[in-house]
Amino acid sequence: MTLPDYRALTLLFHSPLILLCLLALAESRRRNRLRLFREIFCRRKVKKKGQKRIRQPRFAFMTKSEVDHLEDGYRWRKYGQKAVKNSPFPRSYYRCTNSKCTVKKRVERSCEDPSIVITTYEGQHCHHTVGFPRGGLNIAHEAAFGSQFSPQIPQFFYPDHQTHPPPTTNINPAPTPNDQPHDLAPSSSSNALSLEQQDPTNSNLQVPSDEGLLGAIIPSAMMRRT
DNA sequence: CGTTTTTGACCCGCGC
DNA sequence: GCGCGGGTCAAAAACG
Repeated sequence: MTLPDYRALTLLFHSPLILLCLLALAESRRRNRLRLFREIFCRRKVKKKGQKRIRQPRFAFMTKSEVDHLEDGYRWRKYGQKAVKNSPFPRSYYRCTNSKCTVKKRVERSCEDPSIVITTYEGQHCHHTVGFPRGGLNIAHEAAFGSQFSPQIPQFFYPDHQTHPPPTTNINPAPTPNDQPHDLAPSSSSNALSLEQQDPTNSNLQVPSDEGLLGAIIPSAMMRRT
């Protein structure tokens, strides 16, 4: 497959992702324009009235996993946990430990299918991953939020050792947002699912064995953090 | 001892 | 205006 074919295919895979990101962006702008201002300039508990928070573009996706907090190459610090209405599972709030990075993520289990973890990323990392080399997992995030669609993306999805998409054709490979979560725990399997494929009962989903979808793509040596 | 997690309190937006 | 629910803060506890 030639490189232009590669990119066209990747773009095609990304189209639902683009729509999702645009929707999230529009929504966040509409609702919380002033909120971000306060969040940036009044980080602490000085909360003046008349200033609203704004949320950065958010991107959510579902991952089939046994563990709640999935490894994604970044270090996160938990800053809150809340019970969610109509769900028996609490929602956890994480912030990137890099002081200059404002990325947050929310992690919650699907009340319909407890084996599915819903992860929502907000913002964009301004630094490299901790455990992964540059060009690794965070590239897709940059593509998702920066919409640069750098030529590196196909490399990410289909690394050198694999010249075609993984055989999980029923799973949209595109929704690998900033930190494509993957589970390093050997006991669990994970596979990212597009939110547009939210039907957890979809029996057509093909779950890659052992290390999950990413495990099928990323060399195992690369997945091991130091 | 530094870092991370826990958890109750607080703030804010939204719907009624 | 009030209540509810989501999101965040920050002190204390736990952990390595």
